[in-house]
Amino acid sequence: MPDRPPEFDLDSFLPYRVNVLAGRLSREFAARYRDRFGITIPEWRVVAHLAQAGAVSVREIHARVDMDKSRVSRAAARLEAAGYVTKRTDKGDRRLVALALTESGRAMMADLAVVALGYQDELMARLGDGAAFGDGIARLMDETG
Amino acid sequence: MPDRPPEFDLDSFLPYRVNVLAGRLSREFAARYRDRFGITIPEWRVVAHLAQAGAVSVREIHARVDMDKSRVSRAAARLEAAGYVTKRTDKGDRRLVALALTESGRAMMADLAVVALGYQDELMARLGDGAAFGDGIARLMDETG
DNA sequence: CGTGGCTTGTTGCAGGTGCAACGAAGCGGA
DNA sequence: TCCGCTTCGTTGCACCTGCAACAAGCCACG
Repeated sequence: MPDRPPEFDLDSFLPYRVNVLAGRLSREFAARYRDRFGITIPEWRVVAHLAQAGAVSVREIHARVDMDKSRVSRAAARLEAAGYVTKRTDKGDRRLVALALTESGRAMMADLAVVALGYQDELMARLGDGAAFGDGIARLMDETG
Repeated sequence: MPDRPPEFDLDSFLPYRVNVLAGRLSREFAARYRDRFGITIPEWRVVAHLAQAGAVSVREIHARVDMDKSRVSRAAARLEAAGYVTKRTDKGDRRLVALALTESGRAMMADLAVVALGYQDELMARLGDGAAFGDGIARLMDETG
């Protein structure tokens, strides 16, 4: 058998596996809140970050949450239309937009946090050793390998 | 402090972390072949599966590779247009399409396999213990957990 | 046969996405 | 002050995506 390509198995290819897993976790988690609140994943990320960070610019979210700035911008627009978020221009630097949760947004996030933490617990139970897996993620994120 | 919502930290939320990681690995890997071959991730998945499985229907790929059937169908169409794949109707069941790699497709996959295995090695080096991480993925996939 | 119900793959549609280009706003040196 | 350079957020564009609807084909039961 002359120079056959090295055997390659998609199912054991790490980027593929991580992607499939990511899709499943997202769908599984989204199923738990979509019906109740009708928001999408990017919107959920924005809300979750706002709950932690208070009033924040688009740029800040873009940097911290691994989303393109246009994605953040549009998610914020949808959230504003839904009444979960306010957008006002920053007093100091008028290029900036200060995003903040409305009362309605905070209420939603309070419910969402419960759902999220419950789901997290469930995942940890599946995992057995959550810390080791988290370590692995951190290692893979570090591109300097 | 009356019934404050439980503290929630997006950065330690597993679905979020896995999704960010998945995006990075995909982009990082895609960067290694896009310039050379000009194919997208869904196309790559189809080619990789065809290399393992020989002639296969859209349905089969849809089931095995966690892609919507329309996504498979369109990826296959693009691959056919690019000359990497042939589509002929199955002799026995004329509803089925038999997808198969062309010579050109096999040649591309031979190169891709080398790139992919190299990347896999690199990731394993980052990880240290690859088996443990793989275990974690498997556990999280198991929804009965 | 034949006819109703299923499966398979494609396609229309509405919407989301990344990227690049853009206008508005700040900043700093002459 | 003026002017070039940068940063911020939005938007146009081309593309991809999931979902549902669909035609074509198969099958089983009467």
